Amino acid sequence: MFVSKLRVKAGRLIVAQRSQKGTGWVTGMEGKTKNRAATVPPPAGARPTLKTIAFMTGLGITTVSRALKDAPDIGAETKERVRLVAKQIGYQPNRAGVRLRTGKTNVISLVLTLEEEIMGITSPMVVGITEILAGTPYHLVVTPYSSTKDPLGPIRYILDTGAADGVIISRTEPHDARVTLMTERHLPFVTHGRTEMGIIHPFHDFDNERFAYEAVRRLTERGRRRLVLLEPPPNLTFHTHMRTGFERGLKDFGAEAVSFHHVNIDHSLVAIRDAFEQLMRSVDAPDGIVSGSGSGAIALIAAIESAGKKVGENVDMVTKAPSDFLRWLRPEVMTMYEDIRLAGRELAKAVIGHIEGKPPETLQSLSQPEFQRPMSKSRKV
Amino acid sequence: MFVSKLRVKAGRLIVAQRSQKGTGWVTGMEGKTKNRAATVPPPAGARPTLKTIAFMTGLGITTVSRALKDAPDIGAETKERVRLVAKQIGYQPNRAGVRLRTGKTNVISLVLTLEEEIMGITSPMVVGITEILAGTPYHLVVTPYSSTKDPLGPIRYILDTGAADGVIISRTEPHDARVTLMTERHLPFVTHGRTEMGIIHPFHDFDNERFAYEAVRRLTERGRRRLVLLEPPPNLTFHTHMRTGFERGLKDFGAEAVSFHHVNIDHSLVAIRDAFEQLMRSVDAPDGIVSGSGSGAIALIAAIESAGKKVGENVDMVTKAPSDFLRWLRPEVMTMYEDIRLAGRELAKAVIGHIEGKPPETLQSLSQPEFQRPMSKSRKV
DNA sequence: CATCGCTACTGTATCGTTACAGATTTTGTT
DNA sequence: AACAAAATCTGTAACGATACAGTAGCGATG
Repeated sequence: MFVSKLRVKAGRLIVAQRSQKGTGWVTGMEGKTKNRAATVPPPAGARPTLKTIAFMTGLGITTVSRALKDAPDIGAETKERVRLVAKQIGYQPNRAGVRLRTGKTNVISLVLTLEEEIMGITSPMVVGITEILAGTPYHLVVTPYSSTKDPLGPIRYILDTGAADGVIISRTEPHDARVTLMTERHLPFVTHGRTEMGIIHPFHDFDNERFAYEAVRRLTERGRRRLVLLEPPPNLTFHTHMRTGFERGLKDFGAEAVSFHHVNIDHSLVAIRDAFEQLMRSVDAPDGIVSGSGSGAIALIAAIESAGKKVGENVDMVTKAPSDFLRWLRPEVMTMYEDIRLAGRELAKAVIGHIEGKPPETLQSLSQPEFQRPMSKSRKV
Repeated sequence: MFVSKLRVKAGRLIVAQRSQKGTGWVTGMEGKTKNRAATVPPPAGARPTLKTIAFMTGLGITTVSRALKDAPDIGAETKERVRLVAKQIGYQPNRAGVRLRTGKTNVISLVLTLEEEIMGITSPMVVGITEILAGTPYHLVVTPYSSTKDPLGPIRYILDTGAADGVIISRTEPHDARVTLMTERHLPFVTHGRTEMGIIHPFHDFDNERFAYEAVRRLTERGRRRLVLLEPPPNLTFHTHMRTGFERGLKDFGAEAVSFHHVNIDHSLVAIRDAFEQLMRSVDAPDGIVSGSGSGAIALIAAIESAGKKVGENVDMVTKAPSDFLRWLRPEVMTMYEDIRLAGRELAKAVIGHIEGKPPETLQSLSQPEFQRPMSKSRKV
């Protein structure tokens, strides 16, 4: 077998080298140097360390360390031997050791608000991130904060304690203090959403402008002319994006806006429904709706129905949707799929890229809304 | 001010003690012992360590360490001084240092299948867990695995690398190899769901038996007699729980079961819909449905409607629901709320309890289904 | 043949923390 | 006064890894 052949060969090599040098440290203890770890067999059953490999190969700990890093000053033969042994005994570097010595944590921190999670957007995002991290030494640590408090809190914590090599944040604002801080302090990060500060940094974003524009197109195609937008909260960057797309759509496709700014997608479903029901009952009632969030759409539908109207008849509606609930339950609502899992993957790739020193401008991506055909009402045969 | 007063007092105390001892090591360098860290000022701007506090207080590193741990062999006065300085300079123990020395990671690992996350159950769970961990030194690391592969994989990884102090697992089986392994190896854990192996271990579970029983009660109250259950996959423990509750309900409330075992809540929505549509079109069509999952319910509704029937008229339906989508979009469906966020909190408390050595039997909890009134169709006035 | 440079390998010190085994002073006992 | 015990404080070594400054051997160079 290939493996045993190589080991025998390796064994001979050890002997040859040692006898040439004449140090004889494989046999005796005369050296009594403290760090000569290789002379002491490792305790059985314990987790293998560099010391273990050093003992098994007859090499020094340093050599083993450098061999595994593919350092240029280690012989090709030796590297192979070390790698082989390491693999055989299932060596995995001790994270605490590395972290203490080098400061490298091998941790990516996902910073979340506890509040934004109502709609369960986190789930597929976490899955997407871990999909990418699975092939790397990185672990994903979830660091939450209460958005009612200081959003800089978790960032400061990470900076102060060196808790992570990279950070993923969302709910990005046009002038985002977190981005400023992390940039200044050279902490690699990526944002879910863009900023407008003139800082070039990694991001992934959904093309909300395009979404709103295409939504307006869909609605006007159905003859709708008085359109309303359930918008993101005004402090977030994509508020502007979505509004811009919406307004550009109105202009290009010839429709008018119905004002509706009392509530946004951050409000409770009940608040949205109440506000929208009032609008639907008024003389200003729109005939087309663009919903900036899937859960918001639910409240809007309820409002429409409470007002005695019906989606697909009195009004049409397009919504962003991170899952396909709505397609199943309300196929009359048009949906544009936002692939959060993909976002997670892109974000993970981007932070890692940033950590590895790739230029930020190469770590930016925008995902396009995917218009979904309404689900067939009956089963495929 | 209180603070400066105390510091002055502390300062005087140092002098007094040192002069009595006559070692004079505060002034000179004659000691030249290597670990006498306190004689060298810490680099400005660097993260404070025990050394920093040792320098500031004039104490030894060991003393500072022990003082912060409230060890019995440190004077009350000293402890207070150390604590004060530590707080002032914002000392936080270096995790890597602690972990390397003691093996304590201060990490809780949430082990997830990538696949189960379709329905987004993870989100509120993560939030619940982090709510509890926020008040502790623990971080939450998400460790995913592909359920198509070895579910023991992540557990072995954690055992081999000592990656976490405690583990949270879900999708628990009656005879769960993960539970056996972690118990044997004394790795603290908690399961979301119960086992049937005679091992007493921490768990949190939703009372699925009760849920199904109460669901049957609701349906029979509406005169339904031919009931069907969309059940969990047969390998998971709560499959039996739910079936038991269902069958007990049938007996107690006088109804009969319609067989439907081709699909379960793990199957795709399309598969569930197709199978159920077939049933609904057959002569065996049930008039009452219990759905073991919220997303499954969506597929069932679609199937019912495809078959030309209507929930609330031809059939009634009760479903478990982790959110209130259905209440908004299909108020005619009866829902029992499963509070996943609460589950997250309970699980976190239980692992920590286990880590701290509390007896497992005190770390078990069962949450009761919460029947929800149908949502009012119109706004509150 | 001394010396240089190169290749391949190695020991020491260090990151921050804690277990352990002292060390020193104070207090108590007889 | 002598000694033991208690109360406080301390240095050393170690956890596992790596940066750095070497060293040994060997062929090439002048």
